[in-house]
Amino acid sequence: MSDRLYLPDANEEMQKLDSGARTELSRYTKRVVFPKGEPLFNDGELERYFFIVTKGKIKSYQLNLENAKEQTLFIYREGDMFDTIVLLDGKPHDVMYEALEESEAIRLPIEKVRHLLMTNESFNRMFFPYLAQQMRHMEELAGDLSLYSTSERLIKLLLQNLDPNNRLKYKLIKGLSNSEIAKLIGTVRHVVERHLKALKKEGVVVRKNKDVEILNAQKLLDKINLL
Amino acid sequence: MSDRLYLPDANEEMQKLDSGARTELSRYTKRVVFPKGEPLFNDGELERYFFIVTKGKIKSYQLNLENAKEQTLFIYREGDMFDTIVLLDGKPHDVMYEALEESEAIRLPIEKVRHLLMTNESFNRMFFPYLAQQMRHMEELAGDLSLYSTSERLIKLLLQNLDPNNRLKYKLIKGLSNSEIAKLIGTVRHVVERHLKALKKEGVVVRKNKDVEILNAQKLLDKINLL
DNA sequence: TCCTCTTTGCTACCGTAGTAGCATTTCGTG
DNA sequence: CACGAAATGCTACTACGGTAGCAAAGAGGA
Repeated sequence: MSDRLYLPDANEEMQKLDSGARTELSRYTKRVVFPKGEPLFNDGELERYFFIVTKGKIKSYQLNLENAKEQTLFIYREGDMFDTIVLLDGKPHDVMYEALEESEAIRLPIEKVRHLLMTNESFNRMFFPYLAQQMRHMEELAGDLSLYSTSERLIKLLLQNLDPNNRLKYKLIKGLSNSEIAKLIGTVRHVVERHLKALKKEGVVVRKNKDVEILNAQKLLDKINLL
Repeated sequence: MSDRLYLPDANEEMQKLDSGARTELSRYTKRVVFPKGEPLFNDGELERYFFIVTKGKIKSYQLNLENAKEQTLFIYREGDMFDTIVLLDGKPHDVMYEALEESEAIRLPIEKVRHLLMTNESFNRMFFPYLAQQMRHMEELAGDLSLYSTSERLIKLLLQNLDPNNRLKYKLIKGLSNSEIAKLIGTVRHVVERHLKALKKEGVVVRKNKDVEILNAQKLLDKINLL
């Protein structure tokens, strides 16, 4: 059981670590809890520690100081790790972190993880594909923001939310406010509601106790393809 | 000299590889030339080979098939490497490549590089910070597209173009058409020209034989800060 | 040098998606 | 259960940025 606590089920890749690496990791482990809504890591904690999420939702985001607009870059859930960029180059990373709901993570000294990364092949076999996943996600975000309209991005998110093969987006918007959905797709609350209103009118989606429920996924798919 | 050809000066990190790794690399090396304008890698070449640019400019980009809009994701120059995502997870990568000018690269069997990545500490000491740089770039692109207006993004690009500390953007737009600049900042040619026209009128920039020359960098900086 | 293709420059138009402000409903907590 | 805060919903306005089409200038190749 205690082993399970340190090596989350969700990231089954983690289980592939050899026992040496697992022991090495668990020695310096500490469980941390992040209360909902509070900004994380105002000090240099991210330069000293590496985190693996075990429960909840934690987002990283950028902020425009002029108009207070936010762009969510990543929502970390069970099995996700951060900050991978700092892990790789050790330089400060100018993003904000915030827990979207009560969340938990295990905290590791970042130089220990960096040591694993440099020397432990089994760790790398798990870690490299995960890194690639994060890079693909960021690339998709940039492409979507540039190439698709807000309504297309919203529909895409709703569809990905239904897709069990999409580890990063599946069931992601459950419990998120329209405002958070907006930040995720690079727009503002109002625009999300405008599009949702239209979709409701068409009977494609319906609001069911704080969550968006899709009634007609095929119709959504059609919209993406012909739009 | 032959050594220099394989290990480009621009990426001085590359020189830190131990001699074993360098020998290993050079054994399977082949120089390749990419003519300007032609699309690269229609077959699965990216899954088999890894490239290190030695000369020129090669871009990766996404394409919206509906309206033919393009978003440039990355411009690879001397010392840059691709495709790092495929290197990490071996999965197909849905982006297009095109040489913006006559370019050259060295080509390595990707599984050889992957082997280095798994086992060679000196390679990793060079490679990890480079990976982080690519990730930071993508993150910045996504944030900029979402949080800043097209004119702000253009001004930012012009300023970064002057900054010798910015390895990825310094002297980047030299020789690029307005259309390519537009794809870089996520808009269309016409909008770039509209903003450039305004800047010219204010006497901040001037067009000098196909390139944008900045006359008053301070004024540009002011615009970013108060806008 | 001439010819062609690419790039630049401009006018006009339009729609999406931001801004603002307020009313209503829901949620969370004491 | 009651209260305050957060989230949702709506109307109205505005403008930025994207679309279209064409003319002029520049670059590159024959």
